[in-house]
Amino acid sequence: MPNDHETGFIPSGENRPALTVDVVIFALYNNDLKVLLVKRPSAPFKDSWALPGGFVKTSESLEDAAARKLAEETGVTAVYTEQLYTFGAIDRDPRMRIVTVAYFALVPYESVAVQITHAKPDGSARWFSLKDRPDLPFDHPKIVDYALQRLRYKLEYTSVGFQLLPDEFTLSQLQKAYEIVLDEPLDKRNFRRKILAAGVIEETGEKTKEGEGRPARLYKYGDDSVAEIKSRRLFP
Amino acid sequence: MPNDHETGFIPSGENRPALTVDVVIFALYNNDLKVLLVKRPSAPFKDSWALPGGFVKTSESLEDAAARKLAEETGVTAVYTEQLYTFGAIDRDPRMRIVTVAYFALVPYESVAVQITHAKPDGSARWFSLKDRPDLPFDHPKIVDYALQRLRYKLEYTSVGFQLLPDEFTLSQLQKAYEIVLDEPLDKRNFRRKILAAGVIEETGEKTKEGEGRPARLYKYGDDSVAEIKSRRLFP
DNA sequence: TCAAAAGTGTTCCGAATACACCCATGA
DNA sequence: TCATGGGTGTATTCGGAACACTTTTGA
Repeated sequence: MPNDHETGFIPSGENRPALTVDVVIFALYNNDLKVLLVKRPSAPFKDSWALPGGFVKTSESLEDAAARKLAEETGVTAVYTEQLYTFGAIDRDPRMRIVTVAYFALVPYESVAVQITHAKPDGSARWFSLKDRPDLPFDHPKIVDYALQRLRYKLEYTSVGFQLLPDEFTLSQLQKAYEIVLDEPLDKRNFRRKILAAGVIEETGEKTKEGEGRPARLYKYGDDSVAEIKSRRLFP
Repeated sequence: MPNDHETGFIPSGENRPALTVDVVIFALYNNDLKVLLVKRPSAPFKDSWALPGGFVKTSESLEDAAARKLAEETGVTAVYTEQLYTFGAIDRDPRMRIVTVAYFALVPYESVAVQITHAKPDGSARWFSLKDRPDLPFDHPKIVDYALQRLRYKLEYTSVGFQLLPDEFTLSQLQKAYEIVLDEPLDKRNFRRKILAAGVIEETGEKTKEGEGRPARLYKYGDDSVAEIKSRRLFP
């Protein structure tokens, strides 16, 4: 017996699940991994902190929708964004059937903080520590947990960690970023050897000017840095 | 400025993308990796071979929708199924905006072949070799490619390969399955050592009765076999 | 007794790990 | 001159890869 799709039947209007995107936006600040949450201005869960998200327009792709939400909340564009998973439990939203495509994004804190403060002086968007996050509505806790798991996984197997730092950074900063996200200390010499062996960052030739101690070399990541290091995991 | 989601505005009817699931169903047969395709009975791409798929009902979860399509096409239930990716380019379907959540499934060929022949004697569903597949409509080629990539990845890093075999199997059959999917020969002794070290299969105590040569021990996979071997990849 | 497939250990090599001291700068 | 963080090499261990012969059965 042919089914709906095969017969060309298309369910219309209210017989379709609605479709949203939610974005888990990570940044590093103050030696801590932060996630960006927004305050819900309306029911359900009015005034709860929740993941930024919204309905997908028929005129935009999923990636565009995620990038739009990211830009609306942070003002930044062209940061690392990756589809996470699509959540579609029938009761995940009390209003109606809503399926959400979750994305996660990595942004350099410095490029976002000011814009949030300026664009949202009402405090409707805020960074929260992952270790001290508020109760989240819907299935957002599950989404955040999954995003964190994926971030750690990506960090171990790929070069994606650079995306949390400014354009130029020192190896110590990079190591610190990895340590914060993975929540474990790393050996300095081994870290440097592996990161440099991966060949995805290059010296700028500059050194840090300020700060105590010996000035550090500055590095930047190449254009191919978004590409994954499929061949071997960076940190086992 | 608050956006749609935040103000509680819900787009209705035709302003929502439609939502489908598509399932890439893999099986092994005749020393080859096969994918199940169905013949489209209606426009667009009438009579083309395409991935089994259909609209998500508002009363079923995404997993349920995928399982339903799988059961409709193969008659089997409770096989390994995993969400692959969600494809949402705006022009991926010429009719209208349709977002599809792709799944991939691994089925033991023996448990499906008869059911297809009986349930679909019109030949509207068929196994195709991945090396000799017909041109597919929509973005289905991309979906199949991605599913194959993910299957290979999963096979290297997890124990999921058992799902392509019948309940009881020999180590040689298992190795053959891995070799077919990965498309490369594997060392017998290393394969056995690693598979057994993973601890996810156990001897049944039985041996094969028929066939040439020395009878082989039969193995089955434990209840936890669906769980991933996160700790270490099986085959580098 | 032969063909055909099952079963079994060891060596080698490369990568990951653990580990401690000197260097450059500003206060 | 000292406090602070930057920068460097080696020995050991462990896991992956390569590799060939014996065993069991049916014909």
